[in-house]
Amino acid sequence: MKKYNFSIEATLDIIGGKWKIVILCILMMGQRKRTSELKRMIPNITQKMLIQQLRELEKDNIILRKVYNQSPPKVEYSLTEYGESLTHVIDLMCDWGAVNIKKRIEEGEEIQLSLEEHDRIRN
Amino acid sequence: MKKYNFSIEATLDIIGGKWKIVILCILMMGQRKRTSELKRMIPNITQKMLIQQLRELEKDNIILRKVYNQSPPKVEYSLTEYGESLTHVIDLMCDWGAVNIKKRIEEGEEIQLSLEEHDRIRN
DNA sequence: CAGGATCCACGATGATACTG
DNA sequence: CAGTATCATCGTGGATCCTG
Repeated sequence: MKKYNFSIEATLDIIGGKWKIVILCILMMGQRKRTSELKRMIPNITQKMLIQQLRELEKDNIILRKVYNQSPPKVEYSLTEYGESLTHVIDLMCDWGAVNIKKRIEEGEEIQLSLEEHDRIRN
Repeated sequence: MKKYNFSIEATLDIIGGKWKIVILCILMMGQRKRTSELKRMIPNITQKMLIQQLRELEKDNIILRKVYNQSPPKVEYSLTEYGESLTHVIDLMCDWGAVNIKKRIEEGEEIQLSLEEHDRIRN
């Protein structure tokens, strides 16, 4: 029987994986993504970890895995309706990160940003 | 030079540690906490990990470590002003977790809750 | 060739004993 | 009580191999 001392632990059980939040962040931008697209957008992730984290998110009913029976194979991932309920949480985390980066840049730290995020920070 | 593809990665750099969010969740309840109190409230954490995560949060200016020069030693942790800026994020994660637990209980899963969280879920 | 699985190495985490 | 040191274990990273 699962035991929680804090309800936030239930949240962490689901999005606490090392890469899950970034994956969700991408899928929340709206478009379904293929495995290879996700891999390209998260250069530091291993294919193994990508697959693993996607499987867990699928098992928890957060994302949907759609397989196209064709050659070469094609698999697309998207948010489930339940997964959508995490949007506010992830959005807020994004916003906080943007403010954090902005602050650090103003303090003189050098940070390299992707083009999209660079625009994000300026606003 | 630090590189971010997504601004949410900056957030994860700071609160992505395995136990940091739970620690912050506790400190956000308002009262300063001693090391031993934190340990008692998070039974599954190792003392080593507790200290380590606290050190990192302190280095990132999220929490404040106050040492009382006395014997037996006494150390208290509290949120910094900057740490307070995470309150909304953590609160939202708590709320989502509470809804998740409620849903799972309604679906028949057996979940053991601490008294405080049990009250939380009912409302 | 895209998606996925397997094997091995290493770093992060866990368990325990110990110090001031 | 707070914190450290040591050693064991597990999760992650990386390369390679498999499948249609």
